[in-house]
Amino acid sequence: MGKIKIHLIDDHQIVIDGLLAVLKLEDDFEVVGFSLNGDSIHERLTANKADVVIMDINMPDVDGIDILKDFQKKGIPCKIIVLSSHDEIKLIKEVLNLGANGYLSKKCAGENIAEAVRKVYNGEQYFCDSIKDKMLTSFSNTNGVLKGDKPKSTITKRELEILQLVVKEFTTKEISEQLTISINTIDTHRKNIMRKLEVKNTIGLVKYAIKNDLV
Amino acid sequence: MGKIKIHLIDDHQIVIDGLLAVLKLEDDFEVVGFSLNGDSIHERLTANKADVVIMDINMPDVDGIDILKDFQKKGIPCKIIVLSSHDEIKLIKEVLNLGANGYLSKKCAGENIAEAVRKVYNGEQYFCDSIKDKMLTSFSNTNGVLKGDKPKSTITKRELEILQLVVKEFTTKEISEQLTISINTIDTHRKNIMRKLEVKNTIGLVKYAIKNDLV
DNA sequence: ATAAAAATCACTATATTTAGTGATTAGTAA
DNA sequence: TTACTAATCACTAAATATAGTGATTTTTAT
Repeated sequence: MGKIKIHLIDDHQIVIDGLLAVLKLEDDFEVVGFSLNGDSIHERLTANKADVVIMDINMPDVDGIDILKDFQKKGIPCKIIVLSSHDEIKLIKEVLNLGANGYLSKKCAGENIAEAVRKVYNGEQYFCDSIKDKMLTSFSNTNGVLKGDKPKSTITKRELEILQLVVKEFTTKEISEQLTISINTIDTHRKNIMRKLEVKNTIGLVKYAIKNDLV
Repeated sequence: MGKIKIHLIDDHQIVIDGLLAVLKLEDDFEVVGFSLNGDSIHERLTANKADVVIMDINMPDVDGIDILKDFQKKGIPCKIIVLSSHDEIKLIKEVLNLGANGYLSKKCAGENIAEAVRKVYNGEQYFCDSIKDKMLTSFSNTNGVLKGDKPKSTITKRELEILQLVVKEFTTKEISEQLTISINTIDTHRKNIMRKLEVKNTIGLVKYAIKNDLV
């Protein structure tokens, strides 16, 4: 019979186990596989003919965004539900643009998952309430243009990379050696990061990074 | 009959739901409550007579460490299993010193939880394999002395004062003006603080101060 | 196709931090 | 009393970080 086939992606075995247990409560669901890392996910998904993918986006080793990009490039026939610890409107918008069909905060209840699975399986989108709130607020605040919710301009991926190395106590010279680019470039990046985050020196940088969990 | 009473602490509802489902598989377990935040946890634990607490240590809103400190101050009759996304030996040692009886990485399987619960309930300690590895490595690297903690020499009152000003992003010159003493003195203090805390630069200073709640 | 953003590099100049060494004075604990 | 620590200051030298300006190339989005 026509059970909805689900594939799970999360680097925490314990979360996988939890999801398995929660999803097993639904008779019309069948978990056909799970991945603890990014290895050949696309191949496995097509092999086990999954209808819905539930994936964590916040994984230290694998970048969930990269997985989504890969999906988009190769194309996949299944629906995607993103699970995330973070509720930033910017991230939400990004994953939606990358083809996600639903977005669940980890703060949501387990029962919401079943609802989300059924919705996206039927071609609808699904967002849990807290996410909906965020989106609506952001929407009304910006005349319909979803934008980032941080007052400070967002730093780029490269800038984040450099910020993280700074916090790891590497000097500008050391960073330039690690990335094999010029000291001047790192210097410029540091200046731009400081301007964007509105801090006056490295100390402010470190405090910002720690406070915003960028490390 | 004598079921093991369990209380869960995690800021993600979905993790709570997963744990509930996993723990329900064991006949001798009973989940008597859960907390999504740090509110009156101690009161609730004593009220529902929990035997074992399973708590996430990495919560953005509530600091798991603070909860443990609170437990230690007030005293609790139940065993504590810490769930963590991070495997740093330093964190492990810290939570053990704060009274935890078990430590599970989120990368561990759900079945390990049941084993952990039974072990700590019987007064034993429990660590999942990846954590054990980390501990053993750390142990053998240091001739039996777990390091990475703070056997660092204590800084003096004056040094603390200066450290706090440094973290507030004042320069050495500015600090010397505020305290009306010579720049050279502040300089010497900074050097001594760095030596004592075993950090190589201001960044390490800031990280130490934040981590150890000196600010 | 085109405009905007991101990433790259250079040059100058100044400010600040780090490293090493040494020294004096005041308080404190054995 | 003596030894120790804390707090103070000085000098030199080198390494790093900050500030300002300007520019080129690559990537991304419209």
